[in-house]
Amino acid sequence: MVTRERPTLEAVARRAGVSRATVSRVVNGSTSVAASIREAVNRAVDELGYVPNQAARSLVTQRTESIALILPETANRVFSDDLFFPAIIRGVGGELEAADKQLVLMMAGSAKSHDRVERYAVAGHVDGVMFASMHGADPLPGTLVRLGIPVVCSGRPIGEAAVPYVDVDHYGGVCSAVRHLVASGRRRIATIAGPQDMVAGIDRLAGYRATLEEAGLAQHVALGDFTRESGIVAMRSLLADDPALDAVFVASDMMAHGALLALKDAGRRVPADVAVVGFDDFEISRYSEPPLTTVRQPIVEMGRTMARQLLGLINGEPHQADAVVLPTELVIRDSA
Amino acid sequence: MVTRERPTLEAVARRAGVSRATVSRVVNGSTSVAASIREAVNRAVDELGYVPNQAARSLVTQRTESIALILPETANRVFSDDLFFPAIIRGVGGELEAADKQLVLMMAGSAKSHDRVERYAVAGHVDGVMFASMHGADPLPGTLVRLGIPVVCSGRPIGEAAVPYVDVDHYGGVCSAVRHLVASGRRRIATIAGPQDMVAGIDRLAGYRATLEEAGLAQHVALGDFTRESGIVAMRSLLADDPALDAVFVASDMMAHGALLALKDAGRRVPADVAVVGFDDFEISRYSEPPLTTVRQPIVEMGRTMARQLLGLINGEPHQADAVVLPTELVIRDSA
DNA sequence: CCCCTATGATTAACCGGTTAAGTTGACTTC
DNA sequence: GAAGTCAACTTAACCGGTTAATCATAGGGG
Repeated sequence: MVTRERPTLEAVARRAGVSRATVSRVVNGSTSVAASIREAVNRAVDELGYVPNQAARSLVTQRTESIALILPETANRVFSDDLFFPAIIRGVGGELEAADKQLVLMMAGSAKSHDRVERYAVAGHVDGVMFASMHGADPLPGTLVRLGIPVVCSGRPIGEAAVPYVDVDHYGGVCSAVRHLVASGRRRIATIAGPQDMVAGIDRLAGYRATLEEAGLAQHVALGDFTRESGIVAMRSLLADDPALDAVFVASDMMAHGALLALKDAGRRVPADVAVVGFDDFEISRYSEPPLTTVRQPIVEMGRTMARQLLGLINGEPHQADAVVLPTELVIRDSA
Repeated sequence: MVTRERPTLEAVARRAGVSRATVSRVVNGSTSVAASIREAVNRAVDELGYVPNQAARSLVTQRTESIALILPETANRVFSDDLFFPAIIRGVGGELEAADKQLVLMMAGSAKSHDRVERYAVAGHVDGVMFASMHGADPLPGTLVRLGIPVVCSGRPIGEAAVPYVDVDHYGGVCSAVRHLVASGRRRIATIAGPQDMVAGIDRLAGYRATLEEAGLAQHVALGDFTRESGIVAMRSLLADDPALDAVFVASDMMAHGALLALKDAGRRVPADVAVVGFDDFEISRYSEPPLTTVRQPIVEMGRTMARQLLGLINGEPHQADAVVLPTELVIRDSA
């Protein structure tokens, strides 16, 4: 290990024959530095390979140029089967990269890590915090807001009113999906709903209920937790309850996949016997058997928007919307 | 926004009637502080809600308690279809969380961001750097090592000899997979190889070639880039070249999926007409049609190991292995 | 020719911690 | 009881930047 001493501002200043303050100004691209001096300083910076010490800079500017993304699951659960978080990261990452900010990823599954997140944010290690879709009525976002830390949530937070968020139009998307089923003549339309402690789960179920009510049809609900495995289980239970069902709206693509497997297992043809509609439009659904009709939600765009909103908040830009709701869209393939 | 002023060490010290140094000692759990004083300080800390300022602390300790994970793709490409990076993040995240370190995620696709990563690491914003599987002979890891920054790569780096890494036994895994095909009577065994600028691509192809040579069989190679789409294209081209092939070893599960689709499209039954073996053992492969025989690589464990190695390096622990190679294992399902 | 202003550099205070060195006082020890 | 020891605390220097306040110098106006 070489551990060459990193040059400091002081060293650069000596070499360029000017004061620290002047070097600082040049480094930060300030105006009002004579061209000749600026050039001398830049030369010294290059020769010494000077890179500003971020800790020192943060200490005085009170800025860290980095931003936390909180994933409300333990590291073990996140990413296991799920394509949602990766897509969010993709959107957020791209936007932050463009803004030259760093992305700090934190898993906040346990109560312990929950505390850790709070301390971390409060310690001023990040300029702002984003929450990926949360479970239940998590008090953390509200707490941070009250401490004056910029926060944006993905998914309308339950309970907390004062936290800015970005979400998609779950309700509208589900309605158009279920109406599509009704319009194609299906009459025994069940649903596999998502977890009811998440807005995504709640709103999608609400959309199903409202649309069936409107159509005067009976409701059949099974619950899942967005995983493929839970989709299999739920589909089996729905078939047991009503062997004659002719359609199912599934609140996530992963669960819809499970449903397809269970239907095949039960000897049902899709869509001839049972029509299936999912929600997400993951890449994988274009290749399922049959290709899945589903409600597309723009997850990457959601990540991007979250990041943009947060950056706006951090930069104190006025006119920040408290809530942004992105549109969803029914993508019709073969399963319904 | 409340922006309540955060209390400083100074404030706590005043409140507790002691000096800053003493508070610092208590906060950092040092011994040699009288119990009564310690208690008074802790009370003051609680009352004021004091949280140490990380920037100030880093400035003097030269430690940031955070670690970078570099993904060598742009944000757009990472995560698009791939389950590798999520799994790595899962492993790394869990391990770092246990060590109370933060994870900073960086995408280093473009040359610009490449530079950004270097500056970031050199600026001392992280205590160490991990690289997820790299393309080509990237000089960055070597550069950082030479600058005295702890580095660990996932995947044996090409060219650079001096960089510690964690990898899996690609070669051994492929050999057992291809031997399995040979043993089950297959004689026209093709392969869909991965990108040849990555060790994973190179080593897996080498394993295929060596085993076929050993068995005295002809080699048929098509190239892909680990994506499903490329698997479809490659499989089609292999079938065009040799319509009578009876097996294919595919260097990634994603591509294997594509191959399954292409085979089905071409009217081949799997495994009756053509046996297929993949590499990865993603969750998804348990549910493919038919379930995929594949070489399991412990990706999450790889992430964990990387993190552990890096933490060891950072803590200056002796006897750090320069290279760790994790075992792979053939998982036999229905496709071969 | 003198004063005023603008421009551009420097000085020095400060950010909020850590820690080496110094001080204090109680307790041994002979 | 003086000297020495040790534990426990305080003092003060330092980490490496930013920036308000200050100062020097040249140019312009009357």
